[in-house]
Amino acid sequence: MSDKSHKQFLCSNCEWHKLSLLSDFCERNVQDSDRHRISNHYKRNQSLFAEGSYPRGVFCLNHGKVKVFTRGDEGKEQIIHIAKAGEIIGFRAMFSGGEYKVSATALEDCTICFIGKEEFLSIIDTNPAIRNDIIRELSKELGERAIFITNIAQKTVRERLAFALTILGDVYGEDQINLTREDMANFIGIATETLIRLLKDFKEEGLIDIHNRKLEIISKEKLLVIAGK
Amino acid sequence: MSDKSHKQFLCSNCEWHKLSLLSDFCERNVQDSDRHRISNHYKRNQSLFAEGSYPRGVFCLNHGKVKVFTRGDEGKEQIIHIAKAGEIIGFRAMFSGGEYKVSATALEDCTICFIGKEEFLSIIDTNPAIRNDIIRELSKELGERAIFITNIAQKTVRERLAFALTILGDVYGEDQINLTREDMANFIGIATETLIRLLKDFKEEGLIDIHNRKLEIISKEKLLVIAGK
DNA sequence: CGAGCGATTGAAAAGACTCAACCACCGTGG
DNA sequence: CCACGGTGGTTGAGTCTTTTCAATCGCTCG
Repeated sequence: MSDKSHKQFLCSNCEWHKLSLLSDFCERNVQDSDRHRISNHYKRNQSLFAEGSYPRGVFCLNHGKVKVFTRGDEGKEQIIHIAKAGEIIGFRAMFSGGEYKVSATALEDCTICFIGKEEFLSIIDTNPAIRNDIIRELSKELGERAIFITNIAQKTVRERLAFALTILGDVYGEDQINLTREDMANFIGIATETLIRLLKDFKEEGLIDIHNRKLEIISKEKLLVIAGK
Repeated sequence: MSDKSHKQFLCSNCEWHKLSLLSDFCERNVQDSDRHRISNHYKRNQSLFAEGSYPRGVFCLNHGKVKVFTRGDEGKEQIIHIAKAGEIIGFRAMFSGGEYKVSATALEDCTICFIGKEEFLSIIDTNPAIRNDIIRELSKELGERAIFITNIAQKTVRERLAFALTILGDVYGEDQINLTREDMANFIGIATETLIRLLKDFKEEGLIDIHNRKLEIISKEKLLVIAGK
């Protein structure tokens, strides 16, 4: 909590300005959205919000990666989504009314802006077009999540790992994939040891490279073949 | 296709009128929404729409149950949701823009009204409040789906079955649960044979009763204990 | 009566997990 | 500068849950 550092920030200076869900609003109401924001620094493993608490606003990810997860009975994390810069995090709970159903934690050092509930809702109220964007976004995620469920229920761990690696490749873009083995295993829904053994296989098969703990994808095509469909 | 029978129908006469997502609209614009609808009969196993096709409207379920599912690599179904009377089906794809990501098929003989795309969208355009309802509904489902993922990834099949039975109990309400063993297995994400063996266990433990192929839940409480969290 | 689908049972195989130990790296403090 | 502790990574062996395969049963329908 106390190790956040604050900085003044302008939405229109944000490199993700035009990509985010709120861009439509920002374009039309620059004066309003350009009130100075406070960007917070979050250290690796610092929590944005936790399952069960109540939302006070949304988080706009300016830099870094954030994991969104739920916990099973024994407290084991299941990572549902890994958010990258430009994404808005934690707005679903604000609409569904109740508490957060998921938790969010910084995977690496992050810069994140906070938009309070009242402001966020008033942004939406004054700009109906955003509402459509939100519906579209939610619908899309719902479809993706259906596929996620099917994968986890029917594919072997080898297939799931291959599939997950292609997703992680997209999330990390130019960068090498930098996740602890445990986080990666919790994303795929398998045991850490199993993950490590399979990564070794994939490396020997020339599908990926491993430097230190970081992964680089060599052949996304072959991974997709293994993943199936 | 050809075995549907048609019947004139009034929304305001529909017993689900006030419960559905569109109720708000219906209340305020009775004259409009009360244009005579065509209610179709769907026989068991008849498809409402299939993954990959493009939406032409939404389905309003008046009577019966419908399974919503995706197919994995080998064509095996993964049932994502079982819809009951009063629910509106297939509106997500209309917002996300593209094709259906899921399929929907009648689990039993159903009566279903169809609302064309243009009409549905105009209903929404003329009534902003509905948009909020939709956002709330989508957000809620997204949260539920996160829990579904965690369950399927972390719980044993026994725990998952217990949990699924409580859900099915809610869906079927007063009625006994009436699903083929295969559909039930595809909902839980396990093999049919495993399901049958576990059902036998549950029956011997006095948690459920089995008549013919129909299930009756005896102790939802005990099932929830087994399911955990 | 025979075909066929869904339900059931049994036995064997396999995929993945758990447990336990060990390693490697890194920052800290003496 | 080095010993120490801690975290995260790796490996091996054994276990076990769940699946797969094969066969049988029972009911319904033409």
